[in-house]
Amino acid sequence: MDYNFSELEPRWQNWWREHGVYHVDNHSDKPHYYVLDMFPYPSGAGLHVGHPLGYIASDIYARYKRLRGYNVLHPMGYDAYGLPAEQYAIQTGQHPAVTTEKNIARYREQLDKIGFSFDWDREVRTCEPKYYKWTQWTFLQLFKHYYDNTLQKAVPISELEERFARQGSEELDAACTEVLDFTAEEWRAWDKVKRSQVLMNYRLAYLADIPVNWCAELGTVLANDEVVGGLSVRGGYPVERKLMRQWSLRVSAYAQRLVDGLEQVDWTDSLKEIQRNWIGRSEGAAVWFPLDVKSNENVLPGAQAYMPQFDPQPVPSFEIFTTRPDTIYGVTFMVLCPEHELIDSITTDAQRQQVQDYVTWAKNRSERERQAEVKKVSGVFTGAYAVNPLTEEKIPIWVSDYVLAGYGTGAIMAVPAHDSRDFAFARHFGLPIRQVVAADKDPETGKPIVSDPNTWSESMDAKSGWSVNSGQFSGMKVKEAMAAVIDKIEEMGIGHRTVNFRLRDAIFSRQRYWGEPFPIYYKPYATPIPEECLPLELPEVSEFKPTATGEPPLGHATKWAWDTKSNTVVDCSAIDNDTVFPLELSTMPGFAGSSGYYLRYMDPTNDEAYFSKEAVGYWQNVDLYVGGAEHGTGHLIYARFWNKFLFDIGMAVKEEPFQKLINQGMIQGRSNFVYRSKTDNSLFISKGLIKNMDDVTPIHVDINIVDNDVLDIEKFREWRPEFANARFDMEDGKYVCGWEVEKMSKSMYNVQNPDDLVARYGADTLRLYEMFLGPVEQAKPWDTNGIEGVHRFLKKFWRLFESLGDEPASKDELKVLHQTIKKITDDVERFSFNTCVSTFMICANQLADSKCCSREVLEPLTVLIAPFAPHIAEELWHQLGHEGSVCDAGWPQYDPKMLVEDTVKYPVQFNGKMRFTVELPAVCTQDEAVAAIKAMPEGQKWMEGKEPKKVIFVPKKIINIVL
RNA sequence: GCUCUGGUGGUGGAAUGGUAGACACGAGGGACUUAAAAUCCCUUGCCCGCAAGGGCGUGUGGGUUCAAGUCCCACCCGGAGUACCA
Repeated sequence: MDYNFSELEPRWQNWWREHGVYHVDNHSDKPHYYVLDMFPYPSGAGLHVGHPLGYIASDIYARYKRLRGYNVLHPMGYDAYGLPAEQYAIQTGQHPAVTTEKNIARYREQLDKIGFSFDWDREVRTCEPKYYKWTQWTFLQLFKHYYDNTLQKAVPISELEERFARQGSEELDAACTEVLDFTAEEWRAWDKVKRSQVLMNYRLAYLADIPVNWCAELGTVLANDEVVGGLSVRGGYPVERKLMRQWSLRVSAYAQRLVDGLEQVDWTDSLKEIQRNWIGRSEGAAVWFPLDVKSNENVLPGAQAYMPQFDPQPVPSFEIFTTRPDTIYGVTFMVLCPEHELIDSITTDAQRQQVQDYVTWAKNRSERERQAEVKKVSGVFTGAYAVNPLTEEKIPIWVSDYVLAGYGTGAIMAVPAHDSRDFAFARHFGLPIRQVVAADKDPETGKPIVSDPNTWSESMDAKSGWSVNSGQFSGMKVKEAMAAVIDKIEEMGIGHRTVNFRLRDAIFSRQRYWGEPFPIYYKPYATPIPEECLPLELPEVSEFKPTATGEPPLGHATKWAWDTKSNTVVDCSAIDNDTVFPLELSTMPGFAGSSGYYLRYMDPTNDEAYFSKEAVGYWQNVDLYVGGAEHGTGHLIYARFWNKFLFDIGMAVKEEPFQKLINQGMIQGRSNFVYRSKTDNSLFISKGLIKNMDDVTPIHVDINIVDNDVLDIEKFREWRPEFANARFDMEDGKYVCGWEVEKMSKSMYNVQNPDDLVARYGADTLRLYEMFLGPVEQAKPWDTNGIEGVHRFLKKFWRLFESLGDEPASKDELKVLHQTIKKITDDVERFSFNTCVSTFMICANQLADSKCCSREVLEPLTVLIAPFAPHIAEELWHQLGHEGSVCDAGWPQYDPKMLVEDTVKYPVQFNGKMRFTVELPAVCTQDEAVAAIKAMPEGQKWMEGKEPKKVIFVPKKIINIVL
């Protein structure tokens, strides 16, 4: 009987479904293991071969763990809310729910064909009310908590209210939008509206006027990770900075813990590095620079707000942040960002017009312009001066947009000699440059080498060398000087050690329809609907575009108001701002639903809770997470934040959600080209016959009509009408196409659909081939050129069973088996699935050579291959007479004794040069080996009259004799 | 610019510091067949040689070691992330 994959695979897929083979319980005596894939966004295009790569790898590992006796949770679901479905809805008027449903059905059909071991009883869809109920619930918990920096955790906001009533803001160290200062009396005197404003300043989910990434084309705001180079990631539309009232998540409160947590997880260094860079922790000092009051009569009381709280200074001052406090003697000017509050009050009358013009210009510049012209220096002098607190020098204050409002304090001390941006600025405006760090010391005098910085072509930014021209700190190493200067500053009471993060809070509102509604109404301050009323379901709207007044699409909903009497959603016409209030019109962003989905899989049908204590207590967290590295600054940050918060409030039991993470490499497309002659429009020249590439035009050709780079000429003529009369210059009767690695995309005709390959070769071949392509982590172009080889292997494997018998295996056959078991076990453990496939091939070749047909050998082999090629394994397992699934067979163990060879061929080297090979007993000592070599004719020839000075004996590897 | 990766035959890729190129594709040759498909066998890093054999080889140049694709230093070239973050 032939290997009939197209009959056998659907049959076993049905059998698995009917027998609930992949159903997982939350109760088991077995150890638990949780294998998770990043769930897909079901797009209209369906799956391409890149998607299953990670799913196949995780499926292999999940099946392996199960065979090793673990209770394995391996779920799948859909990230179903998002922009593309909505864009499509706007264009076609189709409800996003309808298209999403259709796409999900298509995805499911494709996934089922590949034979995954997902427990579909646990499927989640982020757009379903029973799921997003818990997204909304988590949002409300974030709204109801603040972050206490002293305790380093989230605390209920009710405790903050009690605290304010007791002692005001005194001694409070909490994550907040701005530092507030008030007494208990003041708090008690405030009304509900004022109090809600104050509390909003501390909530972990908060509403604030913040500069956002506004994308006019998409009609929505975007998070930082959704914008690259001033353009939206989705669509590539321009994005501008705009001040808007938006919901945000106070992710920044967790910045330190997000950095620290990276130490505890088993991720690749590169991904950890991506996250560290994104969080951008930098240590340095906050320093107060007093204004030079004498030189500027315009210093107004407004500047008083900048007085340091810890030490009332007699003069107004402002705060800067620096990572190089050691260079404070090199400050020759100060720079404020154009948005800085102090600008108005310090600018002198003479400079006022210029400063105002500059600030206006800077504000109107688009984000893209600003980023594109980074190298262009611009700025203006305010006319005001500050005083360097250590040198008491008078230093000019400038305004420039190279200082950003969102980082640090929006003000810097400029040290042009040791910062490249300050250097460029100083050069451009002719400001003085002063060297305060020397890179080297003169080897003779031992003195640091200084030179005239005005002759430098670039600044000396390295944090190494020795301080010079720095008063009492001169001569110190840079690292020492940093510490010493901060100590001095703290002693003087004009600053302190501090840490700054680049990570910003995540903007959480989207002016879109297809997302989770906020469970918030306005009376007029933001108020949550009662938790027992969740989920607040997404209303129907007449259209999906923004309203005429520019409100989000939910503005079209007629029934979108909250009745506080009945606690139900009622018609907007009922709004009386007394008992019926308007509901929030924005929806949540895509990352809301995907931030906590892994927890929901543990207990997906629970209506009482996000997940039960028992479920999370059993499964703990994800043991293995497989997905693309492109989520490094988005999903993987949000999910960790989400989980840490849930940990703080006692929901999650592990602080980190994903213990081990493997990034599958991106699969690029491999495009094929035909070459059309420039002189004859219907003539196509085979690649090898082209003399000069300038004579031909390369044209993308559908990879589905090309096989091993050979064009199917008939199909090509049918492909497009203009090629119907094509003629070909062929080599050896074939038309050979060119190829190139490009992004997989429809327009390049290089999209490979997994269904076609399953139909042609079977799911098992596809699975093995995707693994055989190379290491899972590595990016690689898709290329079907080798798939035949893998398919041939499966046919060969199948044939091994044709003469199956019960006779005992030979010693050599057993050796092959046990070596294979060991190699496969080791390689699966280290996720080296490509070498596993090779090992199977070697094993099959050896057994075919020895005509092995012993059950003793073939039965364990069937189990070994089951994670990789489950269909054929299941079929053969049943042919071997078993009733149950091969999934529960138990992983075969190897016998270490079977791995030992009787004899081993050692390469023998003299003085490092390979001279000959000697066969020795596998188990022997160094002395025995040398004696055996001496006894051989070749050995005598080399050792004649000499005694070895040194012998390096590496058992089973090599013997190296130094004469 | 900074950070992280990687650089091995015609191709994808193997190699706990120990015979580099496993395994597969492609290519060439052969067997079986009326023929094709399928299957099987041989050759296939480069150079010299009829051969036996010898020489050279893991981006480049140094170093450590009895021994380096692997470890260390410098440089060159790809890929990814990030970008006025003080």
